[in-house]
Amino acid sequence: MVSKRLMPQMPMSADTPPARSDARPVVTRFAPSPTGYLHIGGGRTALFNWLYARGRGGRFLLRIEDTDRERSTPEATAAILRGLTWLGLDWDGEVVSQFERRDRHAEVAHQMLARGTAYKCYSTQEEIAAFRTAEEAAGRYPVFLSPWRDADPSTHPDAPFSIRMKAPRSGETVIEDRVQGRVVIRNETLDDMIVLRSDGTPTYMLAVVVDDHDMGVTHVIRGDDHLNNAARQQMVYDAMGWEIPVWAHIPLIHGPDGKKLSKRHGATGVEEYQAMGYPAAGMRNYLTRLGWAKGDAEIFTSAEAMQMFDLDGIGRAPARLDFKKLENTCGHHMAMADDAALLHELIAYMAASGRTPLTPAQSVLMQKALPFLKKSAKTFPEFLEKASFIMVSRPIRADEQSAASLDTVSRGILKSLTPRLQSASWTKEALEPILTQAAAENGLGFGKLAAPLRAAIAGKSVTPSVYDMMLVIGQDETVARLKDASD
RNA sequence: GGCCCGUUCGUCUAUCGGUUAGGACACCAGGUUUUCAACCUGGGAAGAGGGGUUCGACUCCCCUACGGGCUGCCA
Repeated sequence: MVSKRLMPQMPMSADTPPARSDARPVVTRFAPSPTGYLHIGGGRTALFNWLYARGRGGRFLLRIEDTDRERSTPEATAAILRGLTWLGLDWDGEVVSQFERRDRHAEVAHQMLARGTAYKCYSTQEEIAAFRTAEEAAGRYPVFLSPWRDADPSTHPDAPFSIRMKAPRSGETVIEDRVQGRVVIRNETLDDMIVLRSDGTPTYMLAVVVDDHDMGVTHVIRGDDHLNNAARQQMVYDAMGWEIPVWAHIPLIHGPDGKKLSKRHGATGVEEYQAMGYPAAGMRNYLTRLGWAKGDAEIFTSAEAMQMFDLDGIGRAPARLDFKKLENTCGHHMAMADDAALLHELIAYMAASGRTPLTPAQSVLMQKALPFLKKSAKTFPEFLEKASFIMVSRPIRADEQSAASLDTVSRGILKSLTPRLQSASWTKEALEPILTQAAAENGLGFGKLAAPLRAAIAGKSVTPSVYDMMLVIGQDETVARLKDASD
């Protein structure tokens, strides 16, 4: 697994990402709304923003879009933060709450009013709803044109009003998108969107623009469900005379059947993947390659990804999730992982999945076993399965399949083996001749001897190499386990 | 309904007018082997359909089909 790296190794550590010198420092952001867990698609969007900023010495900001008070919850915010943290996507500065910036949003809405790029609209929600219903019934496309757009202020009633943006009625708005290319939207298909609700709270369309501007966001990398919104948001930038950021609208992730990823496809939340035991580094690699490519690069570290990542490599079509490839990618990362870091992540996984923590003694054995265990596991459950010879304690109960290999003949061989192991020096070089000889004496291939050894040492028929296990658990424990099995 | 976006092996993709259409995962066959995995070798596998443009189209244009998104005083 280790040898399969397709990218040339780049001499850098994850802590010192490459810094490219661009004219202005790059600022990206991830701006989820806290209405649930962190969706895997959101995780990928965050990852792209993170890679882009970090690869250019820029800043990656996090803003929670919690202006919808009905649906936003602190639990959801916490879940999103946990998800990002697990994925290893660290953000710069404080988490910004959009809701807390509502006064600033209202201020901008009133500035637009003063500039004449917005107006007070006294149409009630009932009137608008009635209009829509009527239009749809008549088979028309309901673009609500407020009668208050050009009304004389002296005719304004003393009633609640919303503030609507005075959008251009003709011409077209052009979005220069780094992923989608040049997208042209005819202005007549867009209505005068509300920027400030009649209760004085800002709408999303206004809030994003104001926040992105105030936070100095230079590159907006987000899902392409916002592509159409970009046109309206661009109007706000224009209305305020602000510089339009670089747009990059990335396609959404689909399920294996090509439909939008939803619950029925299985895991949609980042934390579910954590619970399934995928290592974060592998997850990052897989997600980076999902809908993005740089030549034939497949397996790479995050530092390498930062170096390579660019907006041009993002595909225009939605990509489907492929668990087999995810696993394979994770397997490479397990094998590549630093032992200490991997042990740390393993312990975190065990805690998160409610397993009994390692005892100090097990922890010591685990550290000895890590170098070979990590080479053959793709996920933490698989890793733990292979490490079960460490977790068991004597007397070891052989499972049904391995017990079958402990027949009378085999037990006899094990019995004859113990004195020899007892006096052996405990290295693979010394052990190898002893075991092969024991097999030969009984007219067996080593394979036939390995099975009862596995049963005795691990109680299973599928285990790591018998030598590896013996070296990890040590001489006394090995002998004791063999005795247990042969008595 | 309208508008916008998309469509290369089963999947992720490379190609940026001229390639035997390349790689990876998955799959199949063989090898190695101490079980699983890993590893090695080989194999099958693709330009949605139809029109153009061009000496030449996967690449450019149009139409159709299919998929997706938006069309809220949600984000």
